[in-house]
Amino acid sequence: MASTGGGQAGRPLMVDVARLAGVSHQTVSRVLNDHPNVSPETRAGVLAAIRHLGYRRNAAARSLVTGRTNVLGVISFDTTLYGPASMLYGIERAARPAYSVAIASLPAFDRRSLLEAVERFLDQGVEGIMVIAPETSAVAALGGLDSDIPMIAVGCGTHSPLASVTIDNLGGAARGTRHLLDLGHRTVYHAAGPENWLDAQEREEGWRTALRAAGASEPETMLRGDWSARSGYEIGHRLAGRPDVTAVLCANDQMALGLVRALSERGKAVPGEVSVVGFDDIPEAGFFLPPLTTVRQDFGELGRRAVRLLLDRFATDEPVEPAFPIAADLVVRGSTARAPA
Amino acid sequence: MASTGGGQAGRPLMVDVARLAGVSHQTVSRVLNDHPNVSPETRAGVLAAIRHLGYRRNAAARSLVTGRTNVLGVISFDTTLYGPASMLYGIERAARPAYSVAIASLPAFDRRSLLEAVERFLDQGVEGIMVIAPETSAVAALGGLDSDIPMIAVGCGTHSPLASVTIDNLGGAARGTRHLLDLGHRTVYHAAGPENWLDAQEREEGWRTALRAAGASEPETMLRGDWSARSGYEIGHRLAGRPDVTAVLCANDQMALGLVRALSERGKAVPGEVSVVGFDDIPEAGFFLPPLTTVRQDFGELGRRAVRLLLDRFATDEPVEPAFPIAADLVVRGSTARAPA
DNA sequence: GAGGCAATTGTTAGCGCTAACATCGCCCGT
DNA sequence: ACGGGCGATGTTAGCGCTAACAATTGCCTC
Repeated sequence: MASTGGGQAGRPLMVDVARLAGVSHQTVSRVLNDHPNVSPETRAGVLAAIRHLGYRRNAAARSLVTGRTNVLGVISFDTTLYGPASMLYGIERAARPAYSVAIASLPAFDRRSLLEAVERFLDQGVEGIMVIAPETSAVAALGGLDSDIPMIAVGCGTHSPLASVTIDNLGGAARGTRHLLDLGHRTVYHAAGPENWLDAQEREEGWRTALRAAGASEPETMLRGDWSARSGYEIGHRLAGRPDVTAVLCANDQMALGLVRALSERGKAVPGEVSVVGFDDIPEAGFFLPPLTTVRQDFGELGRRAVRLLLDRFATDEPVEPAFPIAADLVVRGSTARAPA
Repeated sequence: MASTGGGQAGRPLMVDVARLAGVSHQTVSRVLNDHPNVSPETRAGVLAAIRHLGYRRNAAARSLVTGRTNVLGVISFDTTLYGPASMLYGIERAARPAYSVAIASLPAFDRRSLLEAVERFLDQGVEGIMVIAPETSAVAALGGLDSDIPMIAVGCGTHSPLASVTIDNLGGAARGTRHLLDLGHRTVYHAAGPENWLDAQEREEGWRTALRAAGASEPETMLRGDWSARSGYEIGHRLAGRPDVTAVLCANDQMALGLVRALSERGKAVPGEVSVVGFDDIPEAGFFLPPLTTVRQDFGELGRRAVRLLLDRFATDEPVEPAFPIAADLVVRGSTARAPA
């Protein structure tokens, strides 16, 4: 095993390719990095040698000398939820082929696990971090830490201390609310999401704004769930007894599903007696009973914008002016109808 | 900028830590790698210096010399689907803290994009690859390629050419079918998944086996969907007209959702006239109308086993005997009832 | 036809770390 | 009191690659 570096057994090295092609290893490197001054014949010869040997660059050696890893880290809470899963998907698609994406799922949303995840990524040498962490506390925690690498928040509302990309929760919720108001409902109840989630807060705010703008009174009872169908189900049961409830805006589609189920268990017809609007437009929403009217989010676009934003941060350190949020459009299906007379 | 390597400006180096702690860089390395022969005081001093400087090892340099990257690659088709998303989640959780996980989502399931993803991972230097690719063609493609690194299939049925970890689709489907038969239904229809998906094939096989075992006749019409609620909806409409249809086993919960919707549109009561069983037990399944009886898969366990299997492959190259599949249990809810008399 | 310049290729020196070997001091038994 | 051995630390040599510089060639200009 002399230092002449023969790759008889193990993986071939650049020097092996060089020897086979009859050039220096540096020329091989030039070919691989698309340097301009390599003659076509040489390039062809090197390429042939590479193919012949099945040569593959050692990524570690490469990053060691270039100082770049071409890896982006994505931290997410629960990639099983449709929203985060879709964002992740969008991000990965957008990052390719320049970057590959490493993931870290948080077991919980406390500051500690968040920092742990960031640490892991930093140790791994990722070039940038995206956080799909729509919880206020988590986002606040992010604000505190300063890594040397760029970090952005995805879908974390507009109040994030980090540069962020977000959906227009306000506008979407307002649109949903207005739709119900336009159908003649006196007011609209809101089955809100968890208090400490930014998206939930913004949707709530959008709902409240729309109510005020229309001069409708805001229901006193605050109904709060946790995104799950179960929580929507519980809210549904609380609401079922009240005859004044004719319209409900839900913080997401799962909650709407649970709510509709509870309502129907209690003999309340949807949309006959109560109209329901969801949020997200998960793929199944159109097949609920009744098909759910909901607010659609474009997660793919969100992912693309997130990657673009992060890449921008590589170039400049200036605080980016917050890009306008991505529109969330109303999709009218069968769960909403004119208010009963 | 001499080679003495002072880190006044940029990130601190190991040698900076060493200088501050008054030891050699190798001792710092020993501390970081938990080598036994370091005195407690020295260790404490080094640790203090590390904290003081905010030192972080360069992962590239480390991998270059150790030959290890501690990265696992996961290739998946559509991480937006509940199944793949859950597996991914389980894998990431199980891989930590020894490995970090890089992902690649395939835009399509052809051989080319699959190979491309593998190439990318190989270039990146991952130590092992997991494929969540439950399509026959994809799995077949995998069989062809030989990478130097271990590669396993996750949730790809038992007929995979690769070592694989899988859910007991056969048993699960059989259990669901038997449940319906036990309720007095003469036979059970099957809304199958896509023909070229291994899980779909196995579920179909399990259904058929259970039917045969019970001496029930197999319906002639083959109903095939694509996992989506929409396809279930279409199948539901095809089935709604037939009075002999009293029980349907669906290939997944989404299809069950669509099917129930179609049935109810056509005035068929579930479970009064038709009993329906799903597969997966997605979180919303319990809140469908009616709550869905379904077959639960333990994706977390699947992820853990997948990681364990891959780690085993690092140790030995021997073909692993296929581990028995993970049990899929029936969860009885409200969408199934005794056959109408 | 000599000087010069550009295009192409080769040579050298690290990137920051760990493994192997070398060294030092200290405790032990006798 | 003295040598053997071991625990703690330092020194050296790369890991495989790219960037900077050096060298060679051919071609053009005056």
